[in-house]
Amino acid sequence: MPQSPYQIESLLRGLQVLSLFNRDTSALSLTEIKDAAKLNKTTAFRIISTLESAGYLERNPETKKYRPGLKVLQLGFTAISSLEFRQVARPYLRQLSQNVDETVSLSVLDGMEVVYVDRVRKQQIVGVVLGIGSRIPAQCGSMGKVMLAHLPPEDLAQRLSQTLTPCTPYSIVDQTAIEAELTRVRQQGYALNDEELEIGLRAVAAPIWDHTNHVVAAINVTGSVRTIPRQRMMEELAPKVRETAVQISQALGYGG
Amino acid sequence: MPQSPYQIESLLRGLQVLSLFNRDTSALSLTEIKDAAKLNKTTAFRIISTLESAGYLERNPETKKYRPGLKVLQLGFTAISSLEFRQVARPYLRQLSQNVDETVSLSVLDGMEVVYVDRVRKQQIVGVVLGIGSRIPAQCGSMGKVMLAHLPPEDLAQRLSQTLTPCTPYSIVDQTAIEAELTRVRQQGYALNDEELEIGLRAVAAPIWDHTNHVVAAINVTGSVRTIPRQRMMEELAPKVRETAVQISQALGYGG
DNA sequence: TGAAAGGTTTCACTAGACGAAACTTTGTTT
DNA sequence: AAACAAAGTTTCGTCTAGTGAAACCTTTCA
Repeated sequence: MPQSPYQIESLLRGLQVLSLFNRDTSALSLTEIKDAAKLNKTTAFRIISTLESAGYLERNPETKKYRPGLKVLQLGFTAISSLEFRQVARPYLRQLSQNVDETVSLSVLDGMEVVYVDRVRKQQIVGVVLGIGSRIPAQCGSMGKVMLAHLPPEDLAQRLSQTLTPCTPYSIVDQTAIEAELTRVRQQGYALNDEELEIGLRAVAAPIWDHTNHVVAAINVTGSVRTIPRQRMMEELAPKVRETAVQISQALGYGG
Repeated sequence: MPQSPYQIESLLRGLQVLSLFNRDTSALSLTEIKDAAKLNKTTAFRIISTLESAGYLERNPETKKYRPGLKVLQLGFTAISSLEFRQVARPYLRQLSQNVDETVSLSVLDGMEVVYVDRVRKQQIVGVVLGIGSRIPAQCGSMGKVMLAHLPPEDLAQRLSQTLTPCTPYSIVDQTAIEAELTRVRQQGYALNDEELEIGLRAVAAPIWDHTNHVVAAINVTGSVRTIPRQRMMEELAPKVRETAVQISQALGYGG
């Protein structure tokens, strides 16, 4: 993100503190925040105090640690419901889901995690029941592979440098193998998931491009190995997922 | 929220700008933000610039308006997954869902809206398919009634002063009727929803108390009128929902 | 085409943010 | 129980970052 020449440093520090909280770090003490953000303890104290009084942080009186407050929840809900591509994509997801009679999802990439932002379910429960906000490891999911494949090379290299954990014995986590896989994904324009996230589950994903010709999201069709034999996955679903992804991308202003 | 004597005004202004965005206001121009936040246009420009460079706002190049960015999404996801009572409540929701063989939900109150924060679904699709982050009008839902019933009186009066819209012909929106209903809810310790949110749907809700003896959330059991006859709602479900809510409350440190 | 509105940049001023130091509270060790 | 360490809170002096007016630029509208 390009740095603005008109930035307010205090605000930026406050946002930096908010950004410390994530899935792995749900509560922090004043000292932990000071250390993690490399701030003076008085500065950290003031920032936390301000965030708390605005409802963005709340303090657990027992553990004495801070965690995101309801205000952050509200903002998150607002952001989810206002995501442009989510709104634009919705009808296409429904149409594809009806067309292929499987569950269709939309997600974004956050670090090495896929975050689900929308879902149209087949009228049946399938393996992983994932709601909006759910996360899966990027390397294990079809949408994760698609979004990783379209990262700038240096960004991708950085993310692949960490140790990747498999989700099933079929997960591709070896460095060389995953690079080859992502090359394949770029070339064919879609990614497959053949029981790599969960045994018994298959999926096909394709990238969503926006008007700046960047991949901003991915969609996939997912279902049981019983309803999605390998041949169906590659011959019927892959073309349809790609086509739907292109339609969504064009609706978002993608030119080519 | 009590105001801190150690607040950072710039940070507070930035958070104030972020708070302008909600379900009804998903995009705003610089001028609209300046006006809404009562800020100098240069100050507003700097705040927006800072939020944008940090990923909390993004600008739609076509409409030239700002909306919450991915960073806000990430924070929202973090906040949802880190909600303490959600984590504590989860096993109880599962147990109750299995016990009564219906969908069980957990929610919080945000203004006059119920926001779903967790859900354990019966293995079947039921009427409203609501994911986490979904909102319904408080007056139409059993959980809404429960949380409204336990607001401080002046807070409740303020919220009831606005015009309430019905969701079905059975929704209780008349001022006198809803006050009577909330009194009943306080007395019996649970709320019923008899096709007030959606025709064909029934629900029973009870309040979740925390260690400070405040109602922080509510749970409910919901299902079809076919699987939940009125007698079952009152004789089987209400006691079990109340009992589960008490167990969750006690797990959260509620004393009395 | 010109005016108005919205947005961006510059500049001078000072109020607010900073961090060190001191103090208080809480937790740990002996 | 006492001493010590760590964490958190409050105070104070310094100075720079944040403010808002003014000027300028761009876009929109009549």
